[in-house]
Amino acid sequence: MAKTARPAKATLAAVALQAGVSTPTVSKVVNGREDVAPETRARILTALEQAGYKSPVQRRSVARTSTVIEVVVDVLTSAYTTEVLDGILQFAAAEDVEVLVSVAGPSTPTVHTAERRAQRMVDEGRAGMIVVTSAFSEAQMHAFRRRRIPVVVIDPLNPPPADVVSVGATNWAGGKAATEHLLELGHRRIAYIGGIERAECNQARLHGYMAALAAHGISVDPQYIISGGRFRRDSGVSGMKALLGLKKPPTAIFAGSDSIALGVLSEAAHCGLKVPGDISLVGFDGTIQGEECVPALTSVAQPLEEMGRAALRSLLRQARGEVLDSHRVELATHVIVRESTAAPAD
Amino acid sequence: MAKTARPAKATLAAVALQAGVSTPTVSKVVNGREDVAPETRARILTALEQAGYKSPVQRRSVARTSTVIEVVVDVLTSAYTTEVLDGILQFAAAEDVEVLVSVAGPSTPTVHTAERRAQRMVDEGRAGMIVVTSAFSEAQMHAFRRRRIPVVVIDPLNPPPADVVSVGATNWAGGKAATEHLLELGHRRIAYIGGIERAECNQARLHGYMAALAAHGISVDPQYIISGGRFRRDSGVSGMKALLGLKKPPTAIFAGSDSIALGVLSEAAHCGLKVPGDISLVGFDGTIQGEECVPALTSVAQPLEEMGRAALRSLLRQARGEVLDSHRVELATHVIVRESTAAPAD
DNA sequence: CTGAAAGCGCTTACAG
DNA sequence: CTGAAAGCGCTTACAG
Repeated sequence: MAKTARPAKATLAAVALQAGVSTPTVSKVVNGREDVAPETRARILTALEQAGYKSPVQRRSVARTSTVIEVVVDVLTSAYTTEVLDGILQFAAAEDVEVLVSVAGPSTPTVHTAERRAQRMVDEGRAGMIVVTSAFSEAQMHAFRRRRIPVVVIDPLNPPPADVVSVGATNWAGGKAATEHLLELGHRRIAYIGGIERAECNQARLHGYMAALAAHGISVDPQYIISGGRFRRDSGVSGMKALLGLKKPPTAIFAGSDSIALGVLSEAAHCGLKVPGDISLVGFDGTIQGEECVPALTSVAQPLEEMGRAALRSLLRQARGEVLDSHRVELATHVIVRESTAAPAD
Repeated sequence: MAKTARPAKATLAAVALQAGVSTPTVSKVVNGREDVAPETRARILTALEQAGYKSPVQRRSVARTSTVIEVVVDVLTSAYTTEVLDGILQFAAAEDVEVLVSVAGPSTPTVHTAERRAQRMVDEGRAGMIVVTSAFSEAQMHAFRRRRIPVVVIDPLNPPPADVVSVGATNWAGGKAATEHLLELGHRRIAYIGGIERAECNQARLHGYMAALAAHGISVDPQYIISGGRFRRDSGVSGMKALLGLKKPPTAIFAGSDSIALGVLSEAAHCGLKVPGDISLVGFDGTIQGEECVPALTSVAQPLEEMGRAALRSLLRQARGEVLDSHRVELATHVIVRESTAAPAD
């Protein structure tokens, strides 16, 4: 009885007793020394296994009280990133998970850095990684999948490999709703200023915009579709300049992000145009920054914090080895009408 | 001779001998236990330092490939925090240091959570902690000092213990410069809307403002000094409301932060007041948010990213056991004149 | 608050 | 190759 019961403590002495040898001999096996008879070694290895023995070093890394995940963002100083990250950190605190944050920068990381990062994650026993809006390629993702490191991406620039979980919002529906809001106010000449052109979320917003116009029998004017290049303020400034240079400028603008909208707002002010008196403006993201500016921005709100939480929730499930029901989590967007939209002037 | 020579091995027993105490007592100090007399503790700490003693856990973390530090912020969704954090992360990436970020929340953490956090830091072999604008009390700081964990605070709310390194900006000089800029434009009725009243940086800005007024022979009107309570937008909204309710409202406002200034801007717009036509406005921080709003904010710029870098630089020096020349790093502020200030109307 | 004593888990040196 | 013995570095429990 006593012999088959698992010992209370997996010590060298307990294992020695179990294997019918002395403590020093077990010590030698654990430390990989040569001078042990093959059969003795085999018996000891079995006993070690059965007792679940961990060397002091191993114990430390198992005793690790904390779960650590990594979060990679492309830029930190954006209201979008900050709010997503805030959602992740809130949920992490509640789950007693620690979060390592790093900024990837806008440039595409090399495969080599991805390999290094993935290997370090394994070495340090990290539970997984959340990638926010970053440009990891298929090859780089492979570095993580090969090591079975759970990964979740939020609003990826490149479509992620099929087996990587991604979290986003209903961008197409949001783009459609924003445009419909402007159509209902009576606007017919509506422009779209986008962010990163190839980004999935940008494409979806653009196509939602086009769908709304089509549904109202309005043909899409290609001059009204501006590719800003980035989701940041300067895209709004340059986009607005381009639109105001047209023979027939639009009476309303749908911006692909609140940051872009802020650039539009600034350029409008510098041209002496009132928002919404002279031109209506809808943003995207529903960030605090858009809420706090003057005039307060009508915007398509994404549940940014909830997206962060959902990403972490999915990551922790993967880390626990649970089977996931879905590889794409899409949260609802909704239009928040504030001060920057009104009926057209004429 | 033998007594002063550095022992071959930095063991507890060796340290005990050096400090003239028993091994168990040294063990207590190393493990952060309370029940050791202050003078005994001090003597032991010196001996530990001199012997270069590492606990088993620390020994292991020396072998560790990565250096991990922790950063605690009070709120994440503020341009101030984000820019400081960005500075930390940039420098960390360059130094191959990993950064664990957590949000403390506005409420004062308990001593118990500080103890837990400090113990975990030791267990996990973390190199140190940077605290951004958080309200750690003397008792909580003690949890870290007792375990010899390097700590650097940025713009602390409570004055930090004398031996904790703090990083900040020349707040007094900045407050003075902001006020002088308004005085030079011809303003005489200048108000100050502050943030967290007891915060050192707030006090310094306020006294800089008062010093500038005094130097121009203008008596300070207590009605013009508003305590917003927080460095956030709503303080600006409520502060502006209070000022506009006065018999003689000010012609210029110096806000204790850009966020507060944004609230002032919004409230001014809602009251039909033009900035800077009807009222001039200066912010503090020099955040991107203040740069991007309409009108672009005149502001006292703090080198936020540089403050983050300086904090990490000092932390890493402490972690390497280097002796620090200064326990207070103060970086220069400067006024950036943009669109929100002009000569008074009359 | 301190430390003598006992003990824990492991390793080392060496006799057989 | 094996293990009794000694020892190391640290911690725990507790008497004073």
